Amino acid sequence: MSDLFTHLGEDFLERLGEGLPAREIPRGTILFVEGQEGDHFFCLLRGQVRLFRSTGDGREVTLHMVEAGDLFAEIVLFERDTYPASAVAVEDSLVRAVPRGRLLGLLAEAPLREEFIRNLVGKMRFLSQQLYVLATMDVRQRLARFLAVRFGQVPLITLDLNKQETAAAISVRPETLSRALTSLKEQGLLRWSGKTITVDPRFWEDL
Amino acid sequence: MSDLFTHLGEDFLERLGEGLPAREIPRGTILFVEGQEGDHFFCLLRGQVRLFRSTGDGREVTLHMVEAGDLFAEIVLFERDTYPASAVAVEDSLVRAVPRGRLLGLLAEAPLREEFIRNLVGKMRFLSQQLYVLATMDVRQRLARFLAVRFGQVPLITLDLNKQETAAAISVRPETLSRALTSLKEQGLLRWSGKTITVDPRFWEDL
DNA sequence: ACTCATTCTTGACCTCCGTCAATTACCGCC
DNA sequence: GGCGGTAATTGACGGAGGTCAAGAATGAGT
Repeated sequence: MSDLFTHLGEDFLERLGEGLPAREIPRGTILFVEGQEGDHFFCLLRGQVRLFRSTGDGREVTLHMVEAGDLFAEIVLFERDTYPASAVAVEDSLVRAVPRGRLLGLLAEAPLREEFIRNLVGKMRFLSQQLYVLATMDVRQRLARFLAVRFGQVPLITLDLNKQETAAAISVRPETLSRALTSLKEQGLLRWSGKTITVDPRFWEDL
Repeated sequence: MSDLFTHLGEDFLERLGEGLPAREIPRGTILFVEGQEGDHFFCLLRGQVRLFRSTGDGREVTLHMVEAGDLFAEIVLFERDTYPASAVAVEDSLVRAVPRGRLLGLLAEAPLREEFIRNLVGKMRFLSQQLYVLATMDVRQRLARFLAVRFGQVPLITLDLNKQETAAAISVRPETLSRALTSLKEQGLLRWSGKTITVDPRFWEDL
């Protein structure tokens, strides 16, 4: 999957979650909105969550698509306790809210602490990459990267998101994605029908 | 200064730097380039460093302007050891290269470790913010934010950067900055002569 | 003060993407 | 099967900023 990712181990997640309930959230659930106060961060056990920020006038920027097995909103760990982004489940998901204090204890153990910091640093790397991608790549490239990061450069993809959500994930308007897809289809690079995407190898050419 | 920043304490920096030499680097020095292998991260003691990524065709995206008293390139702490960005001194600066192993020892002490993680989390918050800014704000707003973060919303600013570097800092072409400045001058919002910038309070209006 | 080089400005043009509006396709539901 | 609502497509248009090239301004060194 993504080389930018640094997954946390089973042990770590178990220790972190011990005794805490997990919560089923259906697709579309908003976990928190930017500016909201919070003293919990989250562990995504199953499903998919999109972290994004909105402008006043309805535009959105997607910061990160969280995958199962990762933490998110660690940002409230120490910093002033408002979430800097909003979180929405784009699939039916299972999350566990972890009170901020819970983690600090674990950090006393060197292996766990290093694992956690490694994970944080991996996220910084991802955000830097994301910044670069958003600022320099066009829609075609952003789509290619989005798919490549999630599924690898394979010829056949089954995507659990609809086009609106996909457009949001790469921070463009649905109309723009639609046009890009039309053009890609004309060039024979990509066909998207239903939940299935057929990709020509040349589509991946420019990373 | 920036509310997104979480400065490291004197103690921390001293412990980290004990016995390590500091190095004077004149303005324009490239500390490392993206893709380069590295097992040191850096502490900026004085001056100013710009972290950026380049596209093949000469465009650049500025990820972060590092200020004195902060670390950078901590990304090589655990992750595979290539720098994901390039670093250039935009002022005469004083830096200290810290071998990656040095920090891991310090993390055993709870206060230092929490300080370090707090700093990392602050950087994540900054990057998220930067992503948002770059994706949604126009040149005028990016300039306003850049100046506000560095100097606060004051009426008179002495800027140590030339226009090229300023343009790079907000990730636009010099021509674009030039046009924006002309327009701002016409509106009486901002005058930039030499190293001095005179700002009308209205310039700060939309954060 | 003169020269040469760099930096800055200005102009003309173009491209990508957002916006708004109008259809059209799709899917659940009674 | 027909109906209605959401999702997706398509068209026309506009604006912000990039690109390329030509000048103007600045500044350092002799």
